[in-house]
Amino acid sequence: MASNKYEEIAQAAVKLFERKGYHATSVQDIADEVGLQKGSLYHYISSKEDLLMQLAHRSISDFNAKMERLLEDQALTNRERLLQALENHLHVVTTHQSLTTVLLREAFSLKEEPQKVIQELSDKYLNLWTRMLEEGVAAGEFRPVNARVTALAILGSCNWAYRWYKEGGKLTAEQIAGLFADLFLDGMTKEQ
Amino acid sequence: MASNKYEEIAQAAVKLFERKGYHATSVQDIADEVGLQKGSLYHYISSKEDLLMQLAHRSISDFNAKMERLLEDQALTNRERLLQALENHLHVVTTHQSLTTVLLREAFSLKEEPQKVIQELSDKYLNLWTRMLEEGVAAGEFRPVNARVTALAILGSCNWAYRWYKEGGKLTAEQIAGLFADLFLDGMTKEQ
Amino acid sequence: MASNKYEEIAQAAVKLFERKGYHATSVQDIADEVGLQKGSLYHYISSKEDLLMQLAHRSISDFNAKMERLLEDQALTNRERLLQALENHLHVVTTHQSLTTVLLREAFSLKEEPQKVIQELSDKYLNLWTRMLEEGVAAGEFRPVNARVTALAILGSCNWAYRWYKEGGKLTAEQIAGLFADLFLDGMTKEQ
Amino acid sequence: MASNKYEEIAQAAVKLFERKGYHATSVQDIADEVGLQKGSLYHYISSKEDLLMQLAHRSISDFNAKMERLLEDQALTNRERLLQALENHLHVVTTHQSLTTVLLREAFSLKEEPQKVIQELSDKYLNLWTRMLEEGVAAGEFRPVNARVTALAILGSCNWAYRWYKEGGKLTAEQIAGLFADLFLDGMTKEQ
DNA sequence: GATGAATGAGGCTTCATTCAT
DNA sequence: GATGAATGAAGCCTCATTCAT
Repeated sequence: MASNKYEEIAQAAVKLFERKGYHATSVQDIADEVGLQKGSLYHYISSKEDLLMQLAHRSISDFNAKMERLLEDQALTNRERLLQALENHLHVVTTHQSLTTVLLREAFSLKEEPQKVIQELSDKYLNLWTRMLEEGVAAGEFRPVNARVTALAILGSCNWAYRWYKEGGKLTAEQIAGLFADLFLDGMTKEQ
Repeated sequence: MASNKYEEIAQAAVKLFERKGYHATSVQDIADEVGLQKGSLYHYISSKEDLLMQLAHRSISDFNAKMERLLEDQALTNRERLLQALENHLHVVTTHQSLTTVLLREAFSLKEEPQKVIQELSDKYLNLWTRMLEEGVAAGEFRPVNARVTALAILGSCNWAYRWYKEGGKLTAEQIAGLFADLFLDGMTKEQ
Repeated sequence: MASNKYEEIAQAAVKLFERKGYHATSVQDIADEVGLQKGSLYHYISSKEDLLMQLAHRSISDFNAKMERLLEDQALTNRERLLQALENHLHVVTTHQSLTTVLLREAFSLKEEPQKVIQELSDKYLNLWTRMLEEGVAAGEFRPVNARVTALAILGSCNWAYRWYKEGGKLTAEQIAGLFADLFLDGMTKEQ
Repeated sequence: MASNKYEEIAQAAVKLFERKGYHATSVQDIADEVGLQKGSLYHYISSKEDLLMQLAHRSISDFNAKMERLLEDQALTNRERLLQALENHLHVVTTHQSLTTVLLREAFSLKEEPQKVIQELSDKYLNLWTRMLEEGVAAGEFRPVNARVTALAILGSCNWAYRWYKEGGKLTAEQIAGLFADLFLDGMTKEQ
């Protein structure tokens, strides 16, 4: 499974879905990109929608996997863990920007059932973040914030980067994570 | 212009674009919703894409207008102004959630030219926020943050709400704005 | 309903389905036949399969209607009624030979659900025949035959005509019905 | 030729063609059924259509062979011969119901040339029946019926059974043949 | 203003068949 | 003999838009 050709197709699709969007990308476009006939694609994919589904799944699973690994690391303080989580998330967003775009912008084009699957994995990811913040509160490291809303705020910030991050720009993912960590941990207010 | 009928059509389109997405919404769907025949719609709109364009334009203009008015108010401290800006933004997102969805999720379906128009208005909005933060820094109220990245972080948080805010849920837009203000101004770190 | 155009399309489809079969007939073929674009057909039909369904339905309904009317006529002896029924059936088969062909040869291409509908109407037709024969037996006009099997035999004979009857051939439908009536009523055996 | 594998394929095809029809059965379906890859089938068959052709040929040849053998038997009266012919035909229809279905329902999907071959064999079969009836008439055993039309009537009755006969139902092929013989020889009319 | 027929382009998918390995 | 990748043609259907009435 995951033959080279399938991987080629997946990459081509990611690239095209990012550039033109799922609907504006035709199966013909993808076939052209990998140098196959339209019909030949169907040796590798079962449908255009399934291809989108696989990509979205791949993306959200990536986020979840990284987050789960992080939460298992008992050696970290909650501040450290938050910084790590931000770095992880932004690292994925920026190094797999196309794939993240597919997840965040195009997955809505999935039909109800597959969309629900993605939604559930996304909810799970949110829950991991929420739990992390709750633990920080419980440990006395964080103020008693509304963990879920705070997680949504942070994830919103980080996800938004799929729209504005430019590879080769002034800031690396790590630097952005640092700025975000400062912001979310210490706020903008100048100490007097 | 802006006849009653056009407004009806616009509202129907917003509703449908939110529910099914721009591509999955057919001109027939919109016609059905307003009780006209497909062909009759074209007395009011010039194209489906133009309808989307108008809606996105309406949405981003709303954000901009509110922000410009706010920045003109000289009586406010920068903290106050930030809180207001958050409230404004979240108020628009939550009370015009469908329209915001059209702007944030569907406007990408516009072709290059119209999309550039929307993008420029969005950039302008970002610039207004950036300026506001810079002024807070200059006034010594805010730490010397990277204003643009911070603005992107805040806007990401706020925009994300179009996806998760539920009308009639536990929190009002004002309460969310309050939580966000606390977060962005003072951070999560517990004072020792 | 039943606009002229729809009727044109239906007739074209009957003709083509008879000549080439349902599967070998493309929507393009039908469109060509009526002088429309492929896509334009869909103003009149909801799908190619539905068109087939309508035609099959039309055909079997025709058979049923004629038979029901006949069974209501109390003035006839059962012999007379049998002759009438044969004439009716063969009249339909021969004057609507194309449509009958669609019913008897092509309706199998329908998917399960629509096919069941047609099957039920066909079963009903068989039941009408069976009842007619039973009444002839009860009235003492017919031998105590197995009414259902006899009905199947007679209908098999009559239906088969869709394959061999040639318009303008030696025998009219009425003459064939006469020969069939002789056969089924009196048999081939020569009286000694 | 006629390797075991070909026979397996033929049987699979008969089964599938009966269940789903020729067009709705893909070469892949057949391959799946025999546990081969699509491409491997072509070591055994030259085309899907040829497979259909072989099956139809096999079926009609079977009918013809049985009928020819019967007509050579000089010891039988024509009544006996008719009963035998009915038994033979119905025996084939009921014990090879799938194959008969392929002949009677699917062979129409053949292209012109191969279809003509089958048609000629079918015509030949009809001629054998016609001759048999004519001999019965000549021998004074049968009334002076129109032999060809009578043969068509009888064959229609018998062929129709491919649609309604259920294995394990109330009647065996022999019993049906008996009922049919009574019907065609003596008719339904009750002797007074 | 409203209709609804018509367009024409394009979209996704299926499939029998071939062929190099 | 068997595989499975690849072809290329064809199929059904959708849809934004136009236009005569």
